[in-house]
Amino acid sequence: MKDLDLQSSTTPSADEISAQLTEAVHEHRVLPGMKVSEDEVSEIFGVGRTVVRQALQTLAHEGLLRIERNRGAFVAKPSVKDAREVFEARALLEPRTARAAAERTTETDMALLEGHIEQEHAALAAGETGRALKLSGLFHAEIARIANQATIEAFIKQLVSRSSLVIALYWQRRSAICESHAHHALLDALRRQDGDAAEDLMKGHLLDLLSQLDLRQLPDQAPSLREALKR
Amino acid sequence: MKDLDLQSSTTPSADEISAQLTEAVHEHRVLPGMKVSEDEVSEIFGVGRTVVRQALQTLAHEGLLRIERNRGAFVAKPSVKDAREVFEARALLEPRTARAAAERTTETDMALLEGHIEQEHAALAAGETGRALKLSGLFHAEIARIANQATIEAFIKQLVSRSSLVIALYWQRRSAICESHAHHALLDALRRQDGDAAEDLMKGHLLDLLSQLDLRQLPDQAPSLREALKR
DNA sequence: TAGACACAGATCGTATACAATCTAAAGGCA
DNA sequence: TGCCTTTAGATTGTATACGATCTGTGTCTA
Repeated sequence: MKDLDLQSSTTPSADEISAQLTEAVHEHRVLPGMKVSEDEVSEIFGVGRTVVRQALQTLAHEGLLRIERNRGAFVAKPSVKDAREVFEARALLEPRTARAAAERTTETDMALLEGHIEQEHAALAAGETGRALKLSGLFHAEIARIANQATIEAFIKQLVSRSSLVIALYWQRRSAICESHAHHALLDALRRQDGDAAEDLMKGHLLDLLSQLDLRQLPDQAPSLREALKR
Repeated sequence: MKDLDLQSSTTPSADEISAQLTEAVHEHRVLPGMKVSEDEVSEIFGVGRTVVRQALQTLAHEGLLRIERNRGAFVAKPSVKDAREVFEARALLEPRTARAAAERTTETDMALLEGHIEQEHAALAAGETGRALKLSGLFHAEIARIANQATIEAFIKQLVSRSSLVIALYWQRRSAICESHAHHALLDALRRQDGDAAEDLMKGHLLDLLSQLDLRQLPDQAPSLREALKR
């Protein structure tokens, strides 16, 4: 829980705190199983514990944190089952949403997505895999926004967040270059307003991501010795 | 915000409070636009405002409440767009989940669902439309549970909750007898482990529900005179 | 030395006090 | 009378104090 972003000069709100914590998780600067102490966060951001608690509750509702009574908040560690469920939910939501997006894309949207992909590529080239991962997630959420489906967008954002945790736990490193290509192909389909292609590409992309996870291992691979030997 | 369920003798937790409020919304005893004052809830349940705030935050995250800064919490009033989005999301999630459920149903599950339908029928016969509506929602969530998809189940529960609000706002009363039949047909499909039928039936059922809403009207139909004339 | 018990420190849970903000009514002015 | 300003009341936002619970350490005894 060290080295988070510097906050703005004014005292941050609960939403700003939860946003920064979310970003830290997305960038894998904060990893599954880590303890997120109320006092620590309150000291870092210079606010009372009341506000911190609000932020932590929000993150718990989104499935990023797990709050254990009288013990504190910990970054969630999705089980293998959780991991599968996340990608099954994404498989139901995202392909059809990508189709809808293709049929509604505007010039402005395209420019925005292009910017995203460019940044993602740059981050990957610079070795900032964390930042690349976060941008990759934003790309998926952005498609739901383009489809004009705020409700589904909120769900996808949650699923993307949990996917970050899943990737942190189950990613097998041997395959590296994957994202950029798939996102580029999707962008092309959107540009052509080709709904069929967009739906298929998204479906394939998600299957690809899933196939690059190693979901055979037990979920109790512990980030610390203490965690490993507990109970 | 009167006449909620009597709470248990011990002081209730935040989860219990949010559960009771949720039930009240599901049964249309608490309607969209209503104010949910912290002091009022804290007095009703005999707990401090801290706990009440936790409960209200939970409900806000689920989309049942809308918290306006320095003004308080109000039961959400989904716009026409929100209403459409809710049913589009359900259309993506539920049919495929019903298929999965059909392929996994056990004896125990069937008995549980039969009990649900029976109670729903009884409530409808007794004129307790609120209770019937709540049970109807539970039926949908139960199917996700049978499909062994906890993540999707959580999403469906949220969507069912919002559907209750949508129904309270946009339901046109002329069509009355609908639920029981569709749920019965679904139950049959599950019993036969007929995934195709279950998926189709669920899809049709959701379209049916949507078609029975009147989504032409403006969303600003006010529940109180004061609301109507404000700003 | 090993086990059990007890105690101290730290962390979280809840209530409450006080400040900030909004709402609405009362008063003044044109 | 009608409109703007002021002021009192109510409600929410935040911090903090206090109590409950858990974790880990130290001590006592067999």
